[in-house]
Amino acid sequence: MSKCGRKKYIKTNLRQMTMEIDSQQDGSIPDSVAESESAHMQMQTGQNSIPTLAQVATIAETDESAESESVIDFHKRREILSRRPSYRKILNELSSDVPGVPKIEEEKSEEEGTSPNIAAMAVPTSIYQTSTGQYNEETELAPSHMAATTGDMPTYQIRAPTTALPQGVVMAASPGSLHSPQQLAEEATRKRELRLMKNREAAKECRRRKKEYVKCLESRVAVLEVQNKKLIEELETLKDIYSPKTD
DNA sequence: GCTCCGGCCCGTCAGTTGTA
DNA sequence: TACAACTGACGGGCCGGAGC
Repeated sequence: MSKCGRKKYIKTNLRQMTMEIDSQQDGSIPDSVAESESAHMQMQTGQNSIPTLAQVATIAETDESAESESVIDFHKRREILSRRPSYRKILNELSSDVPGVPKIEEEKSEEEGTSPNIAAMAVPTSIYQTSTGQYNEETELAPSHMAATTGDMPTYQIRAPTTALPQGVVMAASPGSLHSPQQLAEEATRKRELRLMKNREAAKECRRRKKEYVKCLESRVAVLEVQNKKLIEELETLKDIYSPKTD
């Protein structure tokens, strides 16, 4: 097995384990459904060509059923396995429930101002000028001064770049002025590059939020474990005090 | 030194969700 | 409803540690 194939195999199994744990915890998704869904999605998209034994069994079982039923089931499963809210949302909800949990800040515009204490991380800025206006492609991530209040878990503010049209400026022609196929192709390429650039940044942001979310969960676990331990000790103490003496 | 393995990060694609 | 934002999944590269 190649390295990537192995990685994929591990990731697939991890995902399945996670789904099984989730279903055991809340009981909302039966194992068979989760497995079937996972396996089916993978087979349909041609991804993850190495299904687990459970997946193989489920696929075989499912394929025997009527075609129409499987379509209906598929849609039902899609509804059950609806996407969870974004990490920003989850973490913000957590922060509102539990004091001390840092918030992932919403994007702030330049007009709202940023803290003078913020030392912006050096991020190259490139701005695309399009027919519809200016896109600020790369934002600057700055550790927020709020981090000082929340201990070791920094929050970040997303700042708009302050400079106007630095390196990497691409001037796009307005769609109305495009006539030749070459110009159309160039415009399509520009649009694609713009989309990729945005998605690249979005992926970075998403990963950063995910890390923050995981850190937040880990810290919550630590706090709750301590709390649990204290409660158990307290319970034992109370038992000692109030239990009738048998001798 | 070489190979294998596992972890981490990145860019991209595809699908979902939010919103104007 | 179109579009932007978000995110899971994938493939690939890099790096450090372990075993040989």
